[in-house]
Amino acid sequence: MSSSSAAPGRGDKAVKPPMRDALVAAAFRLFLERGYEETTVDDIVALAGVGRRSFFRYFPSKEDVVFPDHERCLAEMTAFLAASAADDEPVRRVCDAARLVLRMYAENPAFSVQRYHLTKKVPGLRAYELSVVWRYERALARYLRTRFAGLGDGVLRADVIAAAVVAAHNNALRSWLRSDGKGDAQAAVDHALGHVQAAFGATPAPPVTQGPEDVVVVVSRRGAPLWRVVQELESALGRG
Amino acid sequence: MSSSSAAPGRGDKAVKPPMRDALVAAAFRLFLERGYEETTVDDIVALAGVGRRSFFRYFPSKEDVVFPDHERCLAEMTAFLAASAADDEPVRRVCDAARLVLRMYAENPAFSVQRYHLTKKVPGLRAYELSVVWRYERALARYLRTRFAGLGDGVLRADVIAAAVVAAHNNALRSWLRSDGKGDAQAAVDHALGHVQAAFGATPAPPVTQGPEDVVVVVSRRGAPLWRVVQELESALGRG
DNA sequence: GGCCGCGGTGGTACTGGGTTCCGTCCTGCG
DNA sequence: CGCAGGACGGAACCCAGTACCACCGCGGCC
Repeated sequence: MSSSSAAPGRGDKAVKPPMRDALVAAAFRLFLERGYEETTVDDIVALAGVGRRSFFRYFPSKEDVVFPDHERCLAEMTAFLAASAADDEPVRRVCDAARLVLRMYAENPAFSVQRYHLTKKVPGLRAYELSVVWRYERALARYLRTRFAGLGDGVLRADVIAAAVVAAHNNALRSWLRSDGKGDAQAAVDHALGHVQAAFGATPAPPVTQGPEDVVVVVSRRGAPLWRVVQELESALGRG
Repeated sequence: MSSSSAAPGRGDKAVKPPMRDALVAAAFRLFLERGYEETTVDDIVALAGVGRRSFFRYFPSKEDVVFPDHERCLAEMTAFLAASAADDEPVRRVCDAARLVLRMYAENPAFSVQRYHLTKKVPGLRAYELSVVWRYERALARYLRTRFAGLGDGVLRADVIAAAVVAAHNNALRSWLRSDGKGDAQAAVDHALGHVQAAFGATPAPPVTQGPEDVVVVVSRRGAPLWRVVQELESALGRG
């Protein structure tokens, strides 16, 4: 049920203190059987058998105990984006970064589904989740801004694409969570992100390679949705 | 400085109580000269000369006094979307809805700029603003979902477009706020939303009109950014 | 005119999240 | 053995938000 893998032997300094996991476990037991707002921090620490002070040593707020691994995942995403190569296609890169978040959810389907039902009911937790999602979005946008620097409206494009990627990811993630983790989350997210790449993808790196001129002919029924035309166009340009 | 227009004679039942405006004024005076977190609710009510109990009658929380008019604006946006005609172009419609929010900010530039500087500094206010923005986004997405019902991935498209519209709007809004309300906010938002419409616009109403076939020829240098191609394509299709 | 109901107001006390400060224990080390 | 430092616990505190009640001004009603 706990979020942090208990695999020992990692070189990362300290071993994960079991107290943190014990607090998460105690908190979720009470949240699920009694409700989030009906559970006080004192109840949690009493069940875990530790002092109240220790709770706030491990979690800056009561809400944080519901999202115990997002801090780590955000750090992973930041590192992933920082490790990008110069010739990576930016939109594809941020889509891959978003898949890191999905992976974290998929590692503990039962835990993720429980948390989903909690956040769906409690407004305070929804607000907290929004701030978490916002930090992911800002990380994506920061990366895209550097990649779009110099292009016209680079900052705008970065913000819009980051928002679209997050929205598509969350759409697929939530539909997977609603199904109690039964479906194929990976496929759902791939499908959703595909739409975003169809709309925004294939922006070249700033130094445009001056290739030979080329002519593309698109045949479209007037009135067809533009995004369908874009999909056709994309495949015609050889970026399928 | 207050947000609610004091125009009398509206048929909406009660006149706006001056106490609400007095609380907003007192709160912002203290927030600006002393900081948000360093100001207690008791300080505000003491300055306004009212009882502590009355503060929470007008504002459900301390954060709400910073966003005194978003509730009204959200209601206006919902009404605006509900009043849409069946043949409205959905993406254009949600862009117009987003412009309602801009109009609210532009009605009181000084107030909006002060609030911007507050929310920039205080994490708690940023989180609250996120939940407000989220409600706007959900309103847009709800409308788009109904319009895209029946289309493949209609829900996904609705969520992504709503997120993109909000991101573009906020990008332009924030850049205007950073300039202390000096630039042309309307033009900035129009420009930003134009990008979104270029990427997503012109989805036909569900019953596609079976017009005559037509041929569009696009000449593009291989390697050009896709969004440029989309812009060309859009103008070729006569949706400039 | 006296009485009553009622909505807006203020005051008081309480709950609970979050912080500060301090004391304690345990551990490793010179 | 003494000590330094870190993990833990506990008591007190601050403040946002809530519940409850007492007050007051006002219009209606008998």
